Amino acid sequence: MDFSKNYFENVYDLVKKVPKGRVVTYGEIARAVGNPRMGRQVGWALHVNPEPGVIPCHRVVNRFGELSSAFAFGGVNRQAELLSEEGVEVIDNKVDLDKYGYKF
DNA sequence: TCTTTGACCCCTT
DNA sequence: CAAGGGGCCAAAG
Repeated sequence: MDFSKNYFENVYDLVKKVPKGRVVTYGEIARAVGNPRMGRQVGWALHVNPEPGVIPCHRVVNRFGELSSAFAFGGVNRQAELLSEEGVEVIDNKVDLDKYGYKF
């Protein structure tokens, strides 16, 4: 992990390392970078999303495993559909972190 | 230029 | 055990 760069770079790198069919929580990312309370910035990092298509924002969910509301890729249901296609059981915009929660 | 909000989480009382 | 408040960095108004 390159902590030499800013937190954003770390967040992007971690999200990129998330394999297909797996989901990550903001808390895990924030904790991975070194500051558990940086979840807000994690969301901002994905908001700017400098590398669309490379950074799987749809695999990033909140602490409760619930999909974010403002992800706005082009449709809220879009994220649930993508996750389902990858093999993640999406129930009511929620996923099972016990099964699909990816750990670094 | 300064203030407030924002895809959130953790810790204390 | 449960509820509330505080904190982090950055961008937009």
